[in-house]
Amino acid sequence: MRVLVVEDEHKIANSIKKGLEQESFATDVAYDGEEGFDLALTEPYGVIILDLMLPKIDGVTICKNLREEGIHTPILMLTAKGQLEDKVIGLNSGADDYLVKPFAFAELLARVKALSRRPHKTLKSKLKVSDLDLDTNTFEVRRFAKNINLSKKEFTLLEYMMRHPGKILTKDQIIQNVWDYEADILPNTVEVYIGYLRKKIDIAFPNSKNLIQTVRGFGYKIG
Amino acid sequence: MRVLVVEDEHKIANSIKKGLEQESFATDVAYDGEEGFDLALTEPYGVIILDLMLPKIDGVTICKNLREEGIHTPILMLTAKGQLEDKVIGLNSGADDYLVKPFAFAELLARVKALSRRPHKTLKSKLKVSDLDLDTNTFEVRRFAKNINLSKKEFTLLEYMMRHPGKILTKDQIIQNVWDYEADILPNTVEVYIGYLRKKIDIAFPNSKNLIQTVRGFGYKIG
DNA sequence: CTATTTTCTCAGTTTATTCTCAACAATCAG
DNA sequence: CTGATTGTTGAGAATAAACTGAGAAAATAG
Repeated sequence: MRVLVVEDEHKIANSIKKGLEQESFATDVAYDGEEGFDLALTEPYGVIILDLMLPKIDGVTICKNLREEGIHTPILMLTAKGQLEDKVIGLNSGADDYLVKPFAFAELLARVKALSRRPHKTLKSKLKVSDLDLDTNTFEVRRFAKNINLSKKEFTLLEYMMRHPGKILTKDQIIQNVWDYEADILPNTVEVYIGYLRKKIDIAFPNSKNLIQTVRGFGYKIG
Repeated sequence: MRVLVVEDEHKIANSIKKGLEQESFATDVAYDGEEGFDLALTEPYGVIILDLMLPKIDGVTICKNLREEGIHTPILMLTAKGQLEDKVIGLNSGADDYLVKPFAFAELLARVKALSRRPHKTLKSKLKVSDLDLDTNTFEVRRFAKNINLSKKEFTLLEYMMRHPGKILTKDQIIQNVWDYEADILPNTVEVYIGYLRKKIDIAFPNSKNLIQTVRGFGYKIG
């Protein structure tokens, strides 16, 4: 599945590219509207991620022109915070979904996957690892029947880990997926949050198997 | 494929040049920003490796000016450890990738190769030699179905060897590719790590063929 | 606006890995 | 066989990674 990212802020564009390639999407980047439009016209993409504000041609115009050219590739529009009207414009112009900056990568990934309509990889809302349950709809976390209270960040981190059970996740990956791309987070912060989670889901249940494991030199894994 | 290295520390620059030429990249070196900028403007390179801190003109300025001159050669930025903001500056200035010093040569090579095959040739992540499997995404190593736990260094060494199956690798080559250029490593250290690997992947599987072989007087090979 | 919770960093401690040393084993040349 | 050279290995010191308590700063609730 090929994905095109049209985004002039190099930092964001490269961060998206890196993340998507880790998920094995072949990702092209265009840094201005003209280049993006040309690529979208000539290459067969599964999803196009399009920033609204772009040099040379803006996102809405690209979107409209692509539709007029008969290109119906799903488009995910990125809009800056506070520009709520933009979102209306975006969807009217033929985009399929929008995302407000700044966003965590996991959120972008969920939408790209949804748009790319890969049936086996639809995002589940109820996650289970061993006897630990997490529901992304109700934000409830339980071990056995017992409720666990997590803060927002703790919840996002646990959700990210539970979506990749058994897989080693590096601190860099965790930072990229759980925090905004704007955040400049130290690896130690991940360590601290892993500590918080452990207190609540492992240490609080001393009779059960520890779910969060350190893999020294590489990262952490759950399950 | 021609590569330009702009780096004022001669030791690093020459080490990179030597390594790249072994991989048959024709490599030019510039020891200050001015010389580097001139070369980049006039010669057709496939990749430019650019240090951030340079005499005369710094890396970010070079990068920006090259882009303004319409030169879109992929740029790999080298930044010193701890300068986290630099990484942001680097990517905002138009660089395509960055690498934090000190780095192992294999890592630099992987990125140069990735950039030189733009768009989008990714390094193979699943390596196999005989019945030994290594996955650089999940960091898993298996022989048959059995999981093998390696430390970071052991993993890097095994990955390096498995990327060159059947080839004799000298201790010097191993040191250059598996350790940072800063590290001053004795050949004996390689011998010790080969010993560690053998314990885990050969001695632990006495019914299988030994994969790591000593070639007395030359080096080691796998497979 | 104040109180409370959450987020994030810092610095000190603990723990595992990395690397060297030195004694020993294997190989080779004569 | 003997001595020189090269490779192997156990022990332990040096180094790096991970954990944790304390607290400042930011966000949220009351």
